[in-house]
Amino acid sequence: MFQAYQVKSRISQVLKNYALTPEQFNVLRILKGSHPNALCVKEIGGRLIERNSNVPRIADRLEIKKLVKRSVSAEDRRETLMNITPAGLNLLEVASQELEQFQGRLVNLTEEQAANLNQLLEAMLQD
Amino acid sequence: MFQAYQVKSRISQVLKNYALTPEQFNVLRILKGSHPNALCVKEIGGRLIERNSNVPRIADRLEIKKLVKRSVSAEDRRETLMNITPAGLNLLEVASQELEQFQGRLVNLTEEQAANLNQLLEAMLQD
DNA sequence: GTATAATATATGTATGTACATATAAATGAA
DNA sequence: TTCATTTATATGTACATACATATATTATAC
Repeated sequence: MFQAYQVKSRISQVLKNYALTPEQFNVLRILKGSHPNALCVKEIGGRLIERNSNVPRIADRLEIKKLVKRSVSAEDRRETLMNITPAGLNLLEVASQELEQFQGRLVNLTEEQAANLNQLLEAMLQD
Repeated sequence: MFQAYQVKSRISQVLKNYALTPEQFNVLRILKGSHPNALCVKEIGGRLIERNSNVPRIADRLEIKKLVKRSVSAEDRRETLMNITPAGLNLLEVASQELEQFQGRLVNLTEEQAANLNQLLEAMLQD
C-alpha cells in the first residue's frame, strides 16, 4: 500500500501539468479506448479500479473543461452516454506521452521481476 | 494498485463495525504506540503512509467520539498534543483483534512468498 | 394494459486528500 | 530587545470516495 501510494502520488504530479487528476485521466483513457463509440456511465465505472468511483461527478469536471460530451442514449433513455472530444483526445495524447516516459524511468524491474511481482500480487488475496 | 485498493476496501468494511475509517484507526494505533505519552500532530502525520493526511481534521472526528484528547504543549505552545483515551484504547483493542483475524484469513502467501513480494516492492521504484 | 420491480443516473452528506493560505508561537539576526 | 523568519497547526477550497436516497426510465408480472 505504501508503494501504491507512492506511484499514485508521482503520477498525480505529472498529470498536474495538464490540470488532470488520475481519475479524470483514467476516464479519458477509457473513452479513448472506445472512441468513436460512446460509453454509458455504468460501463465506465465498471472499468475503473475504484469500484465506488462517482463517474457522474468526474464527468461534470471533464465536461466543464470540454474534454468529454454527454448525451442521453436513444435506446435506453436512462443511460447517459459519454464521448471524448477532439480537445480531450489531444490532451490525452500529450499527457500519455509524458506519463509513459515518466513511468519508464520510475519503475526499476526486469521483465522477469515484473512478471514475478505480478504473479505474487495476483495470488495474494483469498477469495 | 488494484490489490492495494482491494485490501483497503476490505479493511474498511471490518472497521465499519466500529464506526472507524482506516485513517482514524491508524491514528489511534500510533497514539497507542506512544501511550501514555502524547504525540504532537506533526509526529503523527510523519508516521502515516499518506504524507498529506490532514491530521487536525482526523483528530476532530476522533475527539468528537471521545477517542482522543487534545491539549496544548507546555514546552512549545505551537504544538497540539494528542493522547488516546481509555475509550479509544478499548475500541482499538477489539477492532484490532477482529482485523488481525480477518487479515490472517485474507492473505494467502507463504512466509517465503511474502518476503519475496516485499523485496520486489521495495526494489520497484527508482529514487 | 397497468402496477410493481428493477435499473441507470444523479445528488446529498460525511470523510479524506492535496494544497494554498492564515495564525500563533518560537527562533534568530540586527 | 525588537523585528523578520521559521515552524506548528488550523482552515478554506477543489476534488475524490463511500454510501444512502431520489428520480426517471425500462422491464416484468398479473
